[in-house]
Amino acid sequence: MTFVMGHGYISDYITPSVYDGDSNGAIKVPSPDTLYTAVQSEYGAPDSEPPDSPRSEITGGYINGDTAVSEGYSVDTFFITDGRSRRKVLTGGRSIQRHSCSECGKSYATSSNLSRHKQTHRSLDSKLAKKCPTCGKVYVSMPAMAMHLLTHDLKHKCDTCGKAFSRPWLLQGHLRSHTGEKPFGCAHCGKAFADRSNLRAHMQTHSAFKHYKCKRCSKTFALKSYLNKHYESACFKGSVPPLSPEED
DNA sequence: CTGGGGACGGGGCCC
DNA sequence: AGGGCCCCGTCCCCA
Repeated sequence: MTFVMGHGYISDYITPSVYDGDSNGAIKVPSPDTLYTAVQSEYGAPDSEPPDSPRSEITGGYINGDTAVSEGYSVDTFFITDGRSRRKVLTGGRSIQRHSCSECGKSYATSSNLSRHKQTHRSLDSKLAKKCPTCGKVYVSMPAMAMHLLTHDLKHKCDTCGKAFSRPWLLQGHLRSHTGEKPFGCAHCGKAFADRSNLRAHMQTHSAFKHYKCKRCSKTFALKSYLNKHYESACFKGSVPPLSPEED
């Protein structure tokens, strides 16, 4: 397999084709390692490439505000059948001059990408800031602005129900609700999903460990959304969900 | 109330 | 610069 485990995204553990059982020992972490510990260890490996995007990283410990626990399901519990996870197919060690942002340290493959990223550090009152004519939202980064403008242009329309979307892949996902296609399968239980995010959430339900902990009552939840629901109902009914609740 | 799934949007990165 | 892909997150509904 030419698939290369990359930077700790969950997708790094999703194989690009039908799950083939045990054929790739390389993606198995030594038991009883888990998805999240694998993430952590990759980041921690001295010669591993740093994450190349600012996506959040689950770093170990409870997600109790900012940190997460490490324990869950092993990396071989995903399989994907649509062959869409191309991203991490790297050709023999892309080596690798990274371009790092002097302000935040994030690194990028090209200077052009770094230059785009640097726009995000402009202040909101920068002369270069632009306002969306439709909704008034202000952007300091032109790529982000361009992207945002697309969200007002719903040109991808479903032939079946007429619903329109701003992105082609949003339409693609929507179409699956008509066709019943479910290309994202859980290798743990076999359940299939039309949406990758939903598979990801599902995978968390297989986790033996609950990663999210209520700051007030210490009850734990497998998904952040469950914890949020808990904040909105049980534990903090009638009060504002805490930014920094009392621990005792 | 919690657990789980379906549908979807925004934004970031790479090519 | 634009398109494609992906991730994170949210909302809603139901059991």
